[in-house]
Parts: sequence; C-alpha cells; structure tokens
Amino acid sequence: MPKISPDQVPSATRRADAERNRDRILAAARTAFADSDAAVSMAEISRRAGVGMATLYRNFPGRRELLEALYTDQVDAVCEAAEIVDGETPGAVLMAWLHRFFAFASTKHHVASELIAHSDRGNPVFGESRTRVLAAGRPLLAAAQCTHEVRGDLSLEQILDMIVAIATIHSDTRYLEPILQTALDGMRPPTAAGRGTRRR
Amino acid sequence: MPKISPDQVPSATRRADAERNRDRILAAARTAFADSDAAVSMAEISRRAGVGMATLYRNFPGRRELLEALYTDQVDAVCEAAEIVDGETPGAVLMAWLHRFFAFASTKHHVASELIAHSDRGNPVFGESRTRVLAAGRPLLAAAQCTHEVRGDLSLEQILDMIVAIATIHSDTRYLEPILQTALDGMRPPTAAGRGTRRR
DNA sequence: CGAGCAAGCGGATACCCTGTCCGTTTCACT
DNA sequence: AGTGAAACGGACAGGGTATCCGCTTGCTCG
Repeated sequence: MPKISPDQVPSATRRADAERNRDRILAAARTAFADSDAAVSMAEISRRAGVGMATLYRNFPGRRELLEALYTDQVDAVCEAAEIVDGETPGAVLMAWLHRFFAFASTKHHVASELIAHSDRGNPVFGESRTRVLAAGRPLLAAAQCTHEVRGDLSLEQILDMIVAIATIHSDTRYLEPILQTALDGMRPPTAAGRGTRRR
Repeated sequence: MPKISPDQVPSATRRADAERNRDRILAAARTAFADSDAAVSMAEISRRAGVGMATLYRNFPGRRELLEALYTDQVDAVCEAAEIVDGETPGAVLMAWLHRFFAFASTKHHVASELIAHSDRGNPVFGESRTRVLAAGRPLLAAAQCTHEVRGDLSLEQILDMIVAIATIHSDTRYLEPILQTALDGMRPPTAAGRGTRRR
C-alpha cells in the first residue's frame, strides 16, 4: 500500500487536529528558518511546534520535504510572475522573469543549498517545484530564442540551474549582482566580434 | 598555548611515526573519497587508515581541514598553470586558465560542496587555497581587463566564485559545458547592441 | 647502551541528529 | 454515550563528530 502524502488528501477528510498540527509545524519551521540561519534540527522544530517528532515525520517524510513545503507559496508567486512580467521584446521579458527568479532563489539561498544537499542523484534541484517553475518559464525562453535574443544551445533547466548556483554563493547582493549580470549577458547569442576570446 | 597545526612544524622535529600516520591518513582519505562518492565518515577514514580517531583529529582539526589538505597538490597545479597557459591575447590566456580552473573545481565538485557547507560564514570558500589561487590568477585578469577584453566590474573573487558555483551543479560535463560557456561569454564588456535585453 | 620522559596513540565516551516503533490518547461518527 | 480508527508523542536505535584519558613508543642524553 503506497504512502499517501497529506497534501494529496482533501482536507475535509482529515481530522481537524491533524490539520492544525500541520499548520503549527509549518509556522514553527518558517520562523525557525527565518531568524536562525538554517542550523535548526528536526527535533528542535517539533519541539517549537509543540508536537512530537513522529507527527513531524508523519507530515513530512524528511527534512527535504519540509523545506520544500515551506516555499510552495513563493514558488506559486514565481510561476505567476511568468505571465505578468513584460518588456519590449521576448528577450527582455525573459530577463525580467529571470531576475525575479533570482530574487526568489536568493531569499532562501541557505535553504536552497540544503535542498540541493538532500536531493537524490539525478534530481538536481527540488522536485515538484522544479517541474512547475520549468513549465512556467518554458514559453518565455522559447519566445526569446525564436527572436534570436538568446542563444539556442541552452535549455531552461540549464539556465535555472545556473541561476540557482549563483544564488547559493554565500555573499550579499552587492557582490552577487555583477555575477548574475555576467551570466545573463552571456545568454545572448555569441557575436562574431567576441569569438577571439573563446576557446575550442 | 596556541595549538600548532602539524604542517607548520618542520617534519624533522616531529616523530617519525607521527609523520607516517599523517601520510597513511591522507592516502586512506584519498582513496576513500575517490571510489565512494563522499559519503564516508571520519570514523571510517580513521579505520581504513588503521589509526585511532584521535590521531585523525590531531592531524586535521575537522573534516574541512582534511578535505582541504587532500587537494593542495592539485591547487599547486592550478596555480602553476596560471604561468604556463598561453593564448593570442591576454583575454584568451585568462579564458584558458579559467577552463583549467573549472576542470579542477569540477573534478572535486562533491568535495567542493562539502567544503562550502563546512566553511564559516564570511569565509565563503576554502581559506588558504583560495588565497593562493587568487594570487596566481590576479595578473591574468588584470591584463585581460587592461585590453578591455573583460568587463571591469568583475573582481577575480567574483569570477572564481561563479565558476565554482557552476562546477557544483550536480550533473555531467555535457550538461555543464554550455553553462560555463555562457558565463565566460558574459565576461566580455557589454556591447551597445545587446543593451536592449538588459534590465535596470 | 639503556633508561626516562614527553610526544603520540587508540578506543571509550559524550553529545547531537535523523528516522522509526509502539502503547496511549482523542476525534468523529453512529 | 460508545467505539474504532486516526493521530499522537516520547523512547529508542543507528550513526556522525569531536574529545578525554590511561597507555605505548620513539627519541635523547647520560
């Protein structure tokens, strides 16, 4: 019998106290990760939430799942942004969205590194969220590649992995911004003029 | 009385068996990290080396120091490469060296992520090695910026952090190469033509 | 050469973290 | 109210890091 994760069960069919505990865990985890920088254990979270360890683990099979659940609303916001951002050209639209995505990845970069650390081989970044973000961004990239504003040898997965990687660099925004700008600039199709500095 | 790390003591003044044990630990750690992918504990390493835990910790205060010590020779090689690589222009030289650096960072990317995870706040990447690599690469960057082949708003720290970040993406070379190429291409000074796709 | 002493050794140990198990409590429905 | 199953929570096993302390051993000096 396959395990059923709580979010797949309609909340009406679940007991009221279970629902309440789930919320309490999420709330506790949110504040715990907010003020102290991620150095907080599962046991600590369950203690702060006023529930037992088993309850915590029943709701979230592992640390990874808890972290991921914490940010679903922000993932929603990023996906939604893909339809709202605008710009003069498809390329500009994509860039605007990527900036937005970077801001998102950056806010939770300490969480992101944990997510990457706890993800399975071959599932490089957080699973279900990844799928949703990819789906949201794909049209933007396709459009930008159509107008030749973005090089064709990059997939959306590669672009987002690159941005996440930059966001996980442990430093402040002022230091990170030129790096991001560099990476985004590099997405333009290579010009003949610059070829001399490239290798292979 | 301040603790003195073994590498600062002339080997002549240390007991022979201590020296031997240090080498055995390094050898054991090297093979341990080579075949199994980093999921090896300190206890396991000391067991494989045939020494006690205390001996391991006496030589290397923590996991981080052990990992760092494992790669000093490769760091040497990278530093040395900075003086050997050549190319038609200073920009090409820098790019060649950065490719070399990426290869280095890539070989040990699973180790690199551990190093980052175990590094203190404000000491973003591995300490002493970092200093050496920075010293080796600085002239190359300065030259390339002098000929305006590389944008001026990037420091060497930023460039190397970016490359390390890309190297720590968990995937194979085929997937990573376009990402690296993108990042390196972005290092060229922004052209007026491309400005339209940039924001802010 | 051999005795003494400090440098060095190794395993037991303390502490923390993750994830599971099981006896007990509590909700929801009749 | 009564009852059965869902949910609970703390104890516990397993494993990791780092330290402590009684014992061993290489080196030095008489």
